[in-house]
Order: sequence, then structure tokens, then C-alpha cells
Amino acid sequence: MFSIDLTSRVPIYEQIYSKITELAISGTLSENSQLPSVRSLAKDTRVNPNTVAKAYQELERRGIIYSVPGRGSFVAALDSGIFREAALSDFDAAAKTAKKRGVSADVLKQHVDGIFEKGEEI
Amino acid sequence: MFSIDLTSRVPIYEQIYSKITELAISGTLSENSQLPSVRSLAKDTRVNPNTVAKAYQELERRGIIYSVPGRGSFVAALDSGIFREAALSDFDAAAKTAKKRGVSADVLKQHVDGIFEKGEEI
DNA sequence: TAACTGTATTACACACCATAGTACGCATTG
DNA sequence: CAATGCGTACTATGGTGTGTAATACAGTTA
Repeated sequence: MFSIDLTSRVPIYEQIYSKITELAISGTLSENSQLPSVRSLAKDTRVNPNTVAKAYQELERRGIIYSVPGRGSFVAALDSGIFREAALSDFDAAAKTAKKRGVSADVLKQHVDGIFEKGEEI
Repeated sequence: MFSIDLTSRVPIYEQIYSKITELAISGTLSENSQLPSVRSLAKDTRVNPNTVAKAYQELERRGIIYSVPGRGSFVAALDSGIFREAALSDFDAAAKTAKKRGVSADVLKQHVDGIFEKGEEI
């Protein structure tokens, strides 16, 4: 379920955070579905339980999941609009930078088409 | 000439690196023009000279500037194509994320148009 | 010569990341 | 009730990256 890159500069807890966020937003993990326990995920990924706990706590702090001591952790009810807005904000920033670098609007639109022509490449 | 955010998570040397890169690419700092010395920039920004030196060494390593012991550091002859490619790569990544979040190709193209309609807003 | 330049070195402090081990309270299951 | 699994909390340790501090050296320039 999770692949961790130990050589990456990105902290492990952040990799876990991103993975679960992606799965939750995309709907792969449906609302209120239970996540693997801190200990089981730690065992599977061969990572320290503290590291997984840190990821879960960060996910809860940002409202992606909710945790119940004694029961487990579950996917929260997500407002996908917020994540869409954030993605669009990043997109705008990238487009502005490309513009500064001398890339034309047409080229950027072609890139958009190129990305959307491809299938579900995740 | 440089403003440093000491509270930022981005390392100081990386902030200096980014600033100078931006100035060099935009042409604000023309080719072969001399940069402030390590010590003077360190004094102006109230940063340790070693930190500035680290930024300059990274800039030289990536071909943005060249340094001559005893003389100073200067803006290199830049191949703008490299930076255009990098900007496009970032743009693609942002577009893919937006796609994952459920944003349509048309909306993204509208955003591109919106950015290019505006004047030189830097 | 004097004052500048980039560069190199050593040392220290601090924060972040990750691991290890232990412990507590709560919920579920047998 | 007892056992197990759950999230959570805590201390301790080590590694790495960042930033500062203080020198020192060789090359360039006025």
C-alpha cells in the first residue's frame, strides 16, 4: 500500500503524509474508511512507529484524517474544493514563472493538452 | 539589493541563490557584471560570510555565475533554454496535480490566458 | 605595500529527522 | 475479566543540515 524512499531528501513522515493525502482526496480511500494502524503500517514499511505516528498526527492536524485512541484512524469528510483551490494556486505560480522565462501561452496550453490526453497515469 | 527572511524554512544560502538566479535570468544582472563580494553582501544582509560563500559556490556549480579568487564573482553567460525547460517541468507537475484534483483542461487554459492577459506584473 | 577578492579550515550551537524503548489509557474481542 | 490492539506520550540517542565564529591563505588591484 505504501512505498517509502529512504534515500529521498523528503522526510519519511512527509512521504506518508503525502501518500495518504493523495489517496484520500482522490477517493481511493473513502470517507470514514479505516487506515492501517500506526504499528502495522510501521511494520509494513519497516519504519519506526514514531515516524508513522508523526505523519498521522500531521494528517489529523490538517483535517485529512481523524484518530480515536483505542479504535484507530479514519479518513475524514474532505472538502475537495479546498484542495482544488490550492492546486490551482500552485498552477498559477508555475505558469507565471514559465511566462517570466519566456514561454508562450500557446506552449503552456499544449502542455495542458498533452497531460490531459494521457490516461490515468498516477 | 537582497532581502533575507530569517524566519523562513528556506535556508538563507538558498534564498540568496534563488534571488541571484532570478536577477541573472531576468537580465537585471547582465552578463559578466560583477556581483557584490562575499564579505560585503554578508555585511549588508547581516549574514555570516560563510553562508554567502556557500550560496556563491552553489551558483557557480550550476553555472549561474563564475568566481575568480582575488577578483570577484560575475554573472555567467546563461543558456536561457535550460531555465525555460525547468520552468516547464514545474508547470507540468502543477498541471498534473490540478488534474488529479479534478480540475478540467479548459479551466487550466483559462488560467493561462488570465495570467498572460495581465501586463508585466512582477 | 595595503586593501581587497574567493577559498579553506576548524569549532560550536541549534533544529530537524529517525530510531529505540517504555508506558499509559481506551476499545474491542474472546 | 483478561488479552490484544489502538492512539498517544515520553525520554534518550545518533545523524544530518544549517548557520555562525574565527582564522588563515593565496591571488588581484590600486
